[in-house]
Amino acid sequence: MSLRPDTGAPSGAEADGERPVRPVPEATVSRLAVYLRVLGELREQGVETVSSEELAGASGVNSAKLRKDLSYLGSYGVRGVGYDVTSLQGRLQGELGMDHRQSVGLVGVGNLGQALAGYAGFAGRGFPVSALFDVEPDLVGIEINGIRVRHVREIPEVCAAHGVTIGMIATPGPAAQNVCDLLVEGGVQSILNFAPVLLQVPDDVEVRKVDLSVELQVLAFHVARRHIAGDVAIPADTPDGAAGATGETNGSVVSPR
Amino acid sequence: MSLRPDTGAPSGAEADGERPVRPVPEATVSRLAVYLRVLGELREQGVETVSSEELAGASGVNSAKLRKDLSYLGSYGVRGVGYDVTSLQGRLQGELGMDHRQSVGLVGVGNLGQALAGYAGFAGRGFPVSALFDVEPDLVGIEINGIRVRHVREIPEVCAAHGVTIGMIATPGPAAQNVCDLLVEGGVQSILNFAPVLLQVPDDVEVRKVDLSVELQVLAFHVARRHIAGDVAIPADTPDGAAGATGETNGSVVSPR
DNA sequence: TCGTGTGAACACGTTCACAGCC
DNA sequence: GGCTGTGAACGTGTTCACACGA
Repeated sequence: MSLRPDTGAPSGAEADGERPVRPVPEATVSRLAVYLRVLGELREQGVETVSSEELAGASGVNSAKLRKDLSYLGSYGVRGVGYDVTSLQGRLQGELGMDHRQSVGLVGVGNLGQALAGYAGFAGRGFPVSALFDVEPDLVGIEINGIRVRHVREIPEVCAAHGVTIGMIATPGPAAQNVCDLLVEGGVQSILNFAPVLLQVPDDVEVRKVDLSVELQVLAFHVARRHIAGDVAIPADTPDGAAGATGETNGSVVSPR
Repeated sequence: MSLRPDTGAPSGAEADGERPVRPVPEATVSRLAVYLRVLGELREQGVETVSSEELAGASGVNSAKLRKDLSYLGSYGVRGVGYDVTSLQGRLQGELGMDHRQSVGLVGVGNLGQALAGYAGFAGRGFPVSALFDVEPDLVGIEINGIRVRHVREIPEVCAAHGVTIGMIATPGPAAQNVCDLLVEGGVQSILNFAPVLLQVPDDVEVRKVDLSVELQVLAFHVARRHIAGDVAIPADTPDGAAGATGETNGSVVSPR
């Protein structure tokens, strides 16, 4: 990997001092992850150079935002040309911590947990699940993807030993806080929480929450909004020959542009 | 601009045609869903009245934000007292579209899909999964939770017939766009997408994306940042040591936030 | 010429602090 | 006194538009 390919960095190389933390906005970080995936796809297709317009389009953002996002990492593009796919990919990987070894510990191998444990996208993207935990006697001891499920009480020890950097909590709500405490005890400072509860953690621990029923409710809100706003105002475009709908259901089918 | 949210009539405020401005900010909507869950828990505990301070604390936000959020719905609190749990719950349910019948169609009953299909939280929160789809011959025809898995090609017909309001896509990436088109054809205007691809949809269709590897990468970013900031703080002193009774709040690493 | 990089304008979201009502 | 509801201040994030370099 090539870090700091050249020059003394125009706007602030961090030597090693009291240089304040990098000013990468939180909102930008999430998008960098998206760009990184798209870059991977582009490279597989053999694309060597990409413009901000193209990369932005493929990532679902506008090009100004993309350029601004990348500008926080320094100048890695070439004016009049675009970005070199490979080197930009490397730069993003570095920024997103992919040059460290990441290792995921997953707690709760029930319904959702087993799906997460088997999700190929994690290992494929550099986040191998390396430890599994549960309390259920039927589950403790079994192997999933070659990894043995251990008892929750072993979390601190195993996480420390395996160097787990990220904990994922996929337990029922009531168990989540206890599990969280054990992860923190094991030195885990980043947690992805699927349980529908608010976790209490020390200040130096980062928690992100994925709340599926919140997502659904936001969508339901928009459903309701449309019913009020749209009502009779069904979009103009020809309904076209959609499958026979039941009468009442307003099949406001709109043909894609 | 103008257009006051206006504390108009509780039901059916303005019903006139064009409504260019969104009265309730997007960021607020997500939080309303959280408040709603917490209110449900409070009611189960027999709590009848709650202050903004308490409700905010239980929801993980500060009280000013909560009051501002609720103010978009009108005045439902009592000064000097707080909010009536039951009536606020009812108000939020209405605002979030829970007085309409919601019905979820889930496409892709593989690893993740089966977990989602079996997730009790959905039905329990008013989002029953009422249709399942896949292409895999081994899966089409089986029953999950009493619902038969149908072939993807039946999506338009079945969604229209069942009045599916929300589609969930849990297929592999390459299949997602096609599935999405079928959902739209069936009249579905709200989609929750778990596939790591950018969906192309008409303007009147709302898509929310849950991207687990993005979540992990954001966490990884913070891991890396801590390593830079905290420097020597992470490396566990000889793991050899006893299962150290770590204080819960180890104040060792201080991130300069 | 073309596309990046970036200050400046703008829009959105959060926090403050206090008026108003119980 | 206590707590809600809300304008105004503030901060964060997004978009614009153009100078600059290949």
